[in-house]
Amino acid sequence: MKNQLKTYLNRYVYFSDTEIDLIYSQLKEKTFKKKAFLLKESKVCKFNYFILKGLVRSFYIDEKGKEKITLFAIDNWWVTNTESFIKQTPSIQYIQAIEETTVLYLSKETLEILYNKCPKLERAFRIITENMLIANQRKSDVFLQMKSKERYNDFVKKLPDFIQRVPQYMIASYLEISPEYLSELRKPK
Amino acid sequence: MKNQLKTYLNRYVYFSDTEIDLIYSQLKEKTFKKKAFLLKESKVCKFNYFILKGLVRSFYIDEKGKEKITLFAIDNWWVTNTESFIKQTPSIQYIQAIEETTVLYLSKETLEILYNKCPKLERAFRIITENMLIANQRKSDVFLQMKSKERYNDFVKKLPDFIQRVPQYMIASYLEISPEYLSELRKPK
DNA sequence: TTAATTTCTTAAGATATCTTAACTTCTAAT
DNA sequence: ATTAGAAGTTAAGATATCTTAAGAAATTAA
Repeated sequence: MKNQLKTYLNRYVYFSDTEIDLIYSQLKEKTFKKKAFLLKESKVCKFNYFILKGLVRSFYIDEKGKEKITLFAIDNWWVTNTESFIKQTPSIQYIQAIEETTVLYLSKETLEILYNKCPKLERAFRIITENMLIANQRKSDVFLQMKSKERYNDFVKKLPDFIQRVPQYMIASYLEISPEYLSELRKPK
Repeated sequence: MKNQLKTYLNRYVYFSDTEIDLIYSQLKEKTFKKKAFLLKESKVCKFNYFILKGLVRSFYIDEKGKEKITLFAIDNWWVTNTESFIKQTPSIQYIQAIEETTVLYLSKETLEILYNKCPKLERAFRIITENMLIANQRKSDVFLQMKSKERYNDFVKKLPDFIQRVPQYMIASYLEISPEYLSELRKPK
C-alpha cells in the first residue's frame, strides 16, 4: 500500500521514505463493496480518495431523473468531488464503486496540514491538479463537441480497459449518448 | 499595475510588499492591439498571461475549418493554453485579443524559479488551478449537455458583461450553437 | 458620407440524436 | 436449473439543431 503510494507520488516529485511515512501516517484505508457510495448527493465531500485498486464512477441525477456520469476513475487515480471538497459545500454528485474498491483517503484539513509540513506535497498536488485540468479541458474543448460516433471511437481507442469493465449504458451516459443510440452506432455496417 | 497584481494575489494567499516586488520584477508587460494574437496554433505557448485590462478569446479550427471558441478571459484572469504551456508542446489553439488588451506575462521557466524562491506563489497557483478545474468541470459536467437555449440563458445570467462586449457569433461558438440557430433562439415569442 | 466589410436574421430542407416501447439476451439469486 | 432483474437491441416516430443561401443591419474604413 505504502509502496504503491510512493511509486505514484514519485512520478511528480521525489519524496524520501521519511516523507512518505509522514504522508502515509495521515491516510486511512477503506474498502467499498460493489455499488457502495463513497459520496452521496447533498453531502459535503469530506475526503479525497486515492484508489489503490478498483473502479468508481461519479454521476449526478438530472431534472428528468436520469443518471449522468461525469467521470470514471481506477487504480492510482485520486477521486473526489473537487468543488465540494475544496469549498466544503454540499455535492450535487454521487461517487459510487462499480467494482469492489480499496482506497486511501484523507480530509481537506489533513491535506492542508500536510501541505504545511511537506511543501513538496503541495507541489505534487499542484502538478496533479494541472494534469486534471488539462484532461478536463480536452473533454470540454474537443471531446464533447465531436459527433456521438467519434466520441465512442475515441473512448474505445483511449480507454479500452473501461470498455471491458464498465456496462455499456454507463459508457453511453459518460459519452452523452442515449443507450439506444449507442447500441445503434455499435451495429456493424 | 503592481497594485492590481497584489490585490489579485492577496485574494488567495497573503503576500508582503517584498514578495510582490520579487514576483513583479520577473513579469513583463505588453499591450496587444485588437485582433492581435497572443498565441498561434502550432507554436509552443511560451507564456502565462495575466490580463490587466482587456478581453481575449481562445479558439481552435476544426476539421471543417470553423473556429471553435473554448474560452473568454478578461481583467484579472490568467490566460494561457494550459496543455501547451505546462508540457511545452505545440498548441492546437490560438489566443487572440478581442479588444485592445494589456497583460503581464512570464515564461514557465521564470514561474518555476519563482515557485522555488517563493513557495507561497506555488500555493496561490495551486489554488488558482483548483478553481480553474472547478469552473471547467462545471462546463463539461453540466453546461455542455444542457439544451442550446438553457446554455444561452445561463451564459446571459452569469456573464452579462460578455454579452455586451463579445459579438454574438462568438458567443454562439463558445456555447456550441450555430450562429443562425442562436439567432433563432433569441427571437422573442 | 459612401463604400466595404462584418455581423445578424430569416426560412426551408436535411440530419443527428432522442423517445418510447417492445423484445432479447445476459447475469445473479433462489 | 429456474426465475427475476439488469443490460442490450431494434425500430418507428418525434425533435433539436445544423446547413445553406440570401438578404438586412450594423460597423469600420476610405
